Amino acid sequence: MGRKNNLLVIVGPTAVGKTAVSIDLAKKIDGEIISADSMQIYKHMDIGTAKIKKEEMEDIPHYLIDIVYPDEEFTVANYKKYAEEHINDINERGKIPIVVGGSGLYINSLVYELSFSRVKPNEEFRKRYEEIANTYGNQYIYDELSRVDPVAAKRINPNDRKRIIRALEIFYGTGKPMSKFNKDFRKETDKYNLAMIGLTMDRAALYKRINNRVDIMVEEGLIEEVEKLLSKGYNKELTSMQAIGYKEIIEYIEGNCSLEEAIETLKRNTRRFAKRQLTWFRREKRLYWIDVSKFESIEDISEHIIYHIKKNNKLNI
RNA sequence: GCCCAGAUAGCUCAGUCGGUAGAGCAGAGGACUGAAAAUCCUCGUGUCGGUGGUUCGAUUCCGCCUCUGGGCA
Repeated sequence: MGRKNNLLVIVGPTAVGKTAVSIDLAKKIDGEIISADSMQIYKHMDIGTAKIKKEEMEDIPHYLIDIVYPDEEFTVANYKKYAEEHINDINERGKIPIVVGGSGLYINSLVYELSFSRVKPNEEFRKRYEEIANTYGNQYIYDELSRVDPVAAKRINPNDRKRIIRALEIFYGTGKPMSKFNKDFRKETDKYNLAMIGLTMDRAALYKRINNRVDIMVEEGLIEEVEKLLSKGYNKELTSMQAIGYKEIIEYIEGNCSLEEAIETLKRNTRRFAKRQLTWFRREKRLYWIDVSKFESIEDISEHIIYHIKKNNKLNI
């Protein structure tokens, strides 16, 4: 255990309070923070992604925030590469890397033996198959997948167009079925001295926080932020612009709904997102869950986390 | 005060010619290997306002009561 790198992971649904806890914790254990958030990687998308503000960082180094422009391609494969570089670097400097975020796949890219080295995304291919699916239906491309890779087809729902296309993309890119590559499908990594913390709270309380936070985002200028992005030429086809908080406001700006309706939809989509995040993380057995509403203060939460880490000898500290 | 209309799921409502009920939205559970804040799958949660009557059986028909709209005074 001695020579392995330390890695502390903090996950939880949106709006549960990960940011505040991570800052306090970083100060107490001499940590540095690596974000695991698929939308906070984009520059100029601040309010809608609830990005931490410079002054809130309290001089704790933060990585993987604001690293690409909204029209640049960025995938989980890039994330894994960068995050692992930072984890190594932080360890080498004798500090503790704290990965904090709510993007489940990004987290899994670090704590499972996931390999993304095979087939890069092929926009042309994807567009072509989108069109095929539009004309002949999802079943048509699903049947094609069933022929070339029946094992993968069995795992994928016939309506899940994106996964069908990705599986075909891998097959035609390598000549081998996707199922060939996914042998060690869910193998936990043993690379790190790993501690994983999940923050949660009562569902009703979380939803209240979400609704409240959306109202604050609007007050802080979310609409202006979206207008600015649009005026810079970032259109709604971009992955970044399909983020919650952006797609709904674009609908309003385009005149497809009232502001009130846009805000309601935005709240609802955020609630549903939080629910999906919880579903994702619930499956992770290595997580130590903390109900944050049972604590008096942020300090108490981070002290409890430190207590848990030390008691269970999770990290080498 | 009188006359109409309504009262059914968290919300908006449908329905049962008398056999304890179903849609949409909200919500819940799940999946997830290069778009993942994406994408996809499954699920109806109920004192049918209260009370008496008719009936083998009433949420449904009848009476009374309560409440909510609207109208007339």
